[in-house]
Amino acid sequence: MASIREVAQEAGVGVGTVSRALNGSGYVSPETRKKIEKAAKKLNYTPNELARNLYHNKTGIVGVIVPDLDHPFFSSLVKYIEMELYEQGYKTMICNTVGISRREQEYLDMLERNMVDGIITASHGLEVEEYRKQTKPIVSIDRDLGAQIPLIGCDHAKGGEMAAELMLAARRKKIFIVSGIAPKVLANDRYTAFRQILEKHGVTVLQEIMEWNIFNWESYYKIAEEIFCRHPDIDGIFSGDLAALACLNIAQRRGIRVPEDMSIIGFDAMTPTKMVHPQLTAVRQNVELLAEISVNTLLDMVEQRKNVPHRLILDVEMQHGGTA
Amino acid sequence: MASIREVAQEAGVGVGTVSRALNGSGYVSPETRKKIEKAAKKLNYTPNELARNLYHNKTGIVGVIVPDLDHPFFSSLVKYIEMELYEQGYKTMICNTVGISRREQEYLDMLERNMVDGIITASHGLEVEEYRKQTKPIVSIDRDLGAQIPLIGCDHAKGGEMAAELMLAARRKKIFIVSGIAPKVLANDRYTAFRQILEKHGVTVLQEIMEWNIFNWESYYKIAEEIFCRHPDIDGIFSGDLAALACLNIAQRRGIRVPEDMSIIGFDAMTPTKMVHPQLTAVRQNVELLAEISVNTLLDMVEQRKNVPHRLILDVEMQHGGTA
DNA sequence: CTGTTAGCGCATTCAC
DNA sequence: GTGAATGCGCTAACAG
Repeated sequence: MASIREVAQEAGVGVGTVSRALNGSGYVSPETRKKIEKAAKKLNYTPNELARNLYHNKTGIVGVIVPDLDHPFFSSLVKYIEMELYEQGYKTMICNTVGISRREQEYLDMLERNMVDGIITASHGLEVEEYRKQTKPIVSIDRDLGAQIPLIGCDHAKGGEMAAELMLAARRKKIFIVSGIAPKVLANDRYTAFRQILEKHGVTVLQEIMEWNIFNWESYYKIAEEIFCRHPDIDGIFSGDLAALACLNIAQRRGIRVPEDMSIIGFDAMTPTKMVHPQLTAVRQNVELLAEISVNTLLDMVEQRKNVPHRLILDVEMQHGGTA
Repeated sequence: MASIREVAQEAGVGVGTVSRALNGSGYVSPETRKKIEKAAKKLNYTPNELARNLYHNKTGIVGVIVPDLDHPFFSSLVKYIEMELYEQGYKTMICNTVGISRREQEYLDMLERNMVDGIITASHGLEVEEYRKQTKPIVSIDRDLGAQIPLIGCDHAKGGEMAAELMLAARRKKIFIVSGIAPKVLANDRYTAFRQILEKHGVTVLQEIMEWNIFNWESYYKIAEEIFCRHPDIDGIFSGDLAALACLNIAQRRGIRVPEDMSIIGFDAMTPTKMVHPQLTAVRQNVELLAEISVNTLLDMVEQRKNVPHRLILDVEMQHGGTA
């Protein structure tokens, strides 16, 4: 509540001196420094960030846009992003779009308004053009937003290949892919690669397209049920963690033995895959590294430290559970 | 980038008029309004929130402090808090303390510095005294921080009683509680109530105290394993969702039949409890309502709308899965 | 109805 | 070394 002026008055000096003393910028004699510190303590002075921000035209806040915070992958991603941003002295503002692109747009506007210094987006509801309009720092996770916006993601294609290998090894013949679909999203590559390898070996690959960016358990469950109903003869599932877990649950409920009669492979390998029995076999993304690199890339742009890479693809590995 | 002054110049009017025209405050003739709007569009004007914030001494940002974002309860809580804050025109800044109370303190300081208009805290690492020092709007979830700070939480005691009833109905004789422990936290009540009822009926209740605010799956899993090792004769488990899920997993791995030979009851009933087979029986907290009420209580304080309740306890219900 | 002015609180010149 | 003055961009009060 106390302003810098009050402190200056209390200490009997000018505001400039107080500013320098408290920020350690410029020279201040030890004695006046003492006086100032005493005055500051007495008045319980705390600098007003708002004024500082206005002067520097910078808030130290980074916006993080995700489609659903209550999804293991994104909650983990945001957690690590926040931790890394914190390490670097930044704060995290979150935007949970819940599939509403208007909300995504609104956060882009906040960039314009200087409320945030940069944005990391892992949501893909908005048109690419809207992002391209922006001139301020943006980093995209898993979706190509054009040459101006760095793209960080994992090697989905390799993940799809690894999953396909497991399916081949288990001699599966009719496999279902459950996936969303969106333009320019890296996640598409895993299904493409997966399908390509398997079809080359004469395996039937069917696909169920889900609504994009809808992530609640009930819908996964319902879709899984439908698949098992309509195609009682499938012997393999490849999909994101949650859909895979839903399928596993239905299989167990129906008395289908996994992995004896069916292989189920997830993608992401987040914590819930370890909660089930048997634990889910799944391709693991290195979320922690993904977060770290995204943050550092963005901050390189914010602080204009250096040229940033346009595209960075991280390695994936297989989490060998008991379902494939 | 363009300032209000430039717009004023372009439109050939004063800055005050531009401000009024664009904010819809005060009178502006239709013609000048037109001119201003044209100028604003031409210069691609966007108001600078920082300056606005300084003037109003308000940011429209609320800080949310949680111990671990990557925990189903907290990620869900933050999701709904963010959604409600968004509805009310506020932004969400998150702080993931990961059990480090220094970080909790730092966000309290941000309150002092006017970076956030208020705080909702669901983390319990910091001394209650630190919170009491604050004069700005704070709402606490699940922990009593003194008379000045509204407390919102669920009826943990009732949840404990409901769980106890299920244990009695199944005629369990030796039950394990797995829990953290912290002062003044509502969650303690569920174990107290649970234990009280069961001991009155001659049931043995043992308790394993975990480190507080540590939420990773591996530690739950390890503790669950230890318990089953040391006490092969237990026939009941009551704990938070994750510890319960870890116990269920170990039980299945060891060939213990659930619920025939053992009852396992969780607390929170978040999504992962539905992923396992059989689905976990658990006490459900109404996270959505918890979030909504927390936000509205906080904003009542921020906007000084009215006196806020000191303490609000929400009802719980039992999610009947297949483990009790 | 509109232009001018005075701050919001701070950081940084530039004289002294 | 230090204080006074200037401005960051905006809003609200006031005079016209």
